[in-house]
Amino acid sequence: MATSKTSNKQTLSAEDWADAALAAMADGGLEAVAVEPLARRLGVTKGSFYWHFANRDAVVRAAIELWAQRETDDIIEIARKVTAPRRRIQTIFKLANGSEREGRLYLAIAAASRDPMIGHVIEKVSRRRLEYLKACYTELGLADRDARKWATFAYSTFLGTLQLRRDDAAALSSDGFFTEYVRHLIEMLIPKNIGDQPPGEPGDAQPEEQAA
Amino acid sequence: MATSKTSNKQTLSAEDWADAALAAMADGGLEAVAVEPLARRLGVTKGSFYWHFANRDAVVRAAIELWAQRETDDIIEIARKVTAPRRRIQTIFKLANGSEREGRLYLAIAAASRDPMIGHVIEKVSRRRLEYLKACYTELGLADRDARKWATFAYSTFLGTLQLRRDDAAALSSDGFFTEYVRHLIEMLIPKNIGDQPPGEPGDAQPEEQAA
DNA sequence: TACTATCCATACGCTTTCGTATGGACTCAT
DNA sequence: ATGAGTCCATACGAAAGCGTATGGATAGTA
Repeated sequence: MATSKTSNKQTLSAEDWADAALAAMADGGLEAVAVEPLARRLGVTKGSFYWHFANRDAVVRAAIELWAQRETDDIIEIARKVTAPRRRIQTIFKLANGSEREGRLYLAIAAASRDPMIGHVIEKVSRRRLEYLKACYTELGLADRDARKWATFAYSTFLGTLQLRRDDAAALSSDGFFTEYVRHLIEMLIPKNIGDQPPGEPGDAQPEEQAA
Repeated sequence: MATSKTSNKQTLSAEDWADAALAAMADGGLEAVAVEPLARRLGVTKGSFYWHFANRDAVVRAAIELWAQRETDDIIEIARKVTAPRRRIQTIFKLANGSEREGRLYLAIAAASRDPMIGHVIEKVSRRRLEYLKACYTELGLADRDARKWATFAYSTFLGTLQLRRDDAAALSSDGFFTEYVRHLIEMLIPKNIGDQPPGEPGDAQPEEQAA
């Protein structure tokens, strides 16, 4: 959260436009990133846009690169503080399932991965996440290939939960099913009888769960 | 596969247009369904289109309803022949991970679920799949709420694998990892020590795995 | 004050797409 | 073979988006 959204400074920056583009993508997909609608949303006209960017592609590129950078910094940086690998994986899952907007944003960007530019960024983000997860499982005591399997398994389930949440919200939201479901995920996606202390899990920084 | 793709009859049907729309969506997303490009692809002009449909929305609606119907009939109908629940779930997973085109098509349609029309169909399909899966797990001997958890778990993983396959193909395709991964999924997504005969699993119609 | 750089407004042409209107070609039954 | 029905071609207007050109406004600086 670097910049304020309803900025009251009288001149816009390129990042303001990129932020607006991300917002448009989050609820409207890539096609919703059009310069005149964006300008209306920001209370200016096209003249401003073409001052900051050469063309529409440029702001799309800036937006997803901004997204990729924030995405990388935020999630992984928080989890890195948790030293115990088992609890770190749990933390990742709770964080990953936290933000509704981030999920929609990922799906919107990934849906546009036909564009080679976007496809490349999505692939980079996926690789990075998978590698990080794999490292967590390795630290848990798994062999290389097993760690890859578990990481892929966990990440696929995460992506699918994201998607299911959008495609059929009722499937997850009813009564207290979602939290019960997440508990089930955490239990199933971490191999038992391996690595560090299974029950109890003494002392570790336990970050608060952020709001949905 | 009801109709031939390069149909050599000299007059088009509405379903021909719907098929072409699905093909366009599979590699281009919903936005790629535009009547003039579709007409060019079919070797005719707009005049034909507006004979069969009132407007663009109509062909989109027809296409996704055609998709939903085929999707429902095909996958579930094949699995229904397998009587043993454990093996049936295995069969579903192998079939579901089979077709590349179907996966891209689902992702393309789901990405457009902001459109209430499409959102409704996607939700219906998701519900149907989840209910079917849940019934399989119930038949395996799970209690109602557990069956729901396992079904949701399995379906999310399926969806996520679909998406990961598109977002980072290398993550799954290298050497023999994918088949190994699918085996791992099948093992992890079916609870052990419950219901029917765990190892061996005698007699049942075992459909051939279809090509990727 | 005058000059300059920064940021935005306005007006224009171009392209794509939607949708309509209208007419032509082809088939088939009477 | 003639009229009706079916299917498609062509031409048109309207809207939305992209990108350019050019000028106006504001702030800082000499």
